[in-house]
Amino acid sequence: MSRWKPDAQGRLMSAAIELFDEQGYEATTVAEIAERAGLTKRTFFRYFSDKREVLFSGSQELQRIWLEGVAAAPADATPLAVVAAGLDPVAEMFTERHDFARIRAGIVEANPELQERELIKLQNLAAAIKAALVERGVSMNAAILAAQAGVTVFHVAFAHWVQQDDPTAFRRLMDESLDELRSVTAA
Amino acid sequence: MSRWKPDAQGRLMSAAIELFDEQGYEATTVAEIAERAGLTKRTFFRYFSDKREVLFSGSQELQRIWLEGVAAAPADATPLAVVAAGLDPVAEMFTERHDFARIRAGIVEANPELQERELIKLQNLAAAIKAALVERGVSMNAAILAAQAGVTVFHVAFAHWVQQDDPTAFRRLMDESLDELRSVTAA
DNA sequence: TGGGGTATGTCACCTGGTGTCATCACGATA
DNA sequence: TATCGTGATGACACCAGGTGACATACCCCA
Repeated sequence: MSRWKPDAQGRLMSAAIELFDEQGYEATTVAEIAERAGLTKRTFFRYFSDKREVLFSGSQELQRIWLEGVAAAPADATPLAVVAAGLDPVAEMFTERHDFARIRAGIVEANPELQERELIKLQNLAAAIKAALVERGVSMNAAILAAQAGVTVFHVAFAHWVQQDDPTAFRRLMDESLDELRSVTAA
Repeated sequence: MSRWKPDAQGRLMSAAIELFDEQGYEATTVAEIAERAGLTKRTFFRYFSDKREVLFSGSQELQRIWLEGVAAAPADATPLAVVAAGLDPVAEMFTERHDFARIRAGIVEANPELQERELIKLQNLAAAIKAALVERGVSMNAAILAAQAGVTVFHVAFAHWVQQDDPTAFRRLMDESLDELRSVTAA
């Protein structure tokens, strides 16, 4: 028997999402979350830089998976096709987590603070994709806009996906969003 | 002589930007800002919902001006052309404020909290433009993506504009950004 | 002249977030 | 077995952002 119960970070994340769902994000204090996880407020802030961050551990994995897809794209693909190559593995990653995503999306939607954090995570994701494109030889401006376009497509499709019932629809929704973007920007 | 010095809000904004520029955003307390403006902390929060908001009063005017441009677009314009119709007056509005924009951009760039706020302001702007497009009869999905594309173009061009010296370059930079987006999304 | 409205000040309070030090189990080493 | 170092946690004090409640002082208008 080890000295502490295992997976302190996971316990904090579970306790947080439960409490946010039960009584709202603002009405939940960090001390409450820590208490439910059997820890203290100070320990919460050793795992998460701030209260919001406890809902955003997934963004790192999203970025990793998307970048893997980008790296696997054929060398002669257009910049946007390279970005879109990340959408397949991303859709796969999310399909198994539809229920969780819906609960979480409800919490985020009700709190502007959390939306801000979500947006900057997406911005960071776009910056990482942009860097990968530049690494592949794409020009800076094309890389910025292709990466941003891809993230926008993802974001729009994600918003639709959590609002409906079919967990497997994500890939199709992203394609529809991508087509709509192409059609809208066609001269 | 009235009881209070006039333009409390303007004094708070000036004091804030001076202090942020002199000693950094985080190192500046709300009490300091209020003191320099000859007011109290409590009064600061009567004018601004939080510390960051003192740097974002311009976003409302940006939105107003952009929407005026959108409203003036010809009835038969494509959705993206409607959105782009806002760029002319927007460029004009910013041209006179290049110096201020650069100082402010430096402060924002150094502080993730402020970048988050900037992103959600842009998101709100996109939502307002989307609503105007829907009002004109554009479909929901096209409206979302056209509005988001336009705001992205603005954002990218703005980042370039504050990094260089010619205040009049904004319109051209937005056109270049828009062309780049068109070229990147062309099937 | 008095009363209501409005902008501000005062004060107490909560919560997010941090610095600092103490504690305690575990493994390595002798 | 004794000791030492290390890493995760607890305890505690503190600061700053943010809010609620009430007081105050001027202005305008009846």
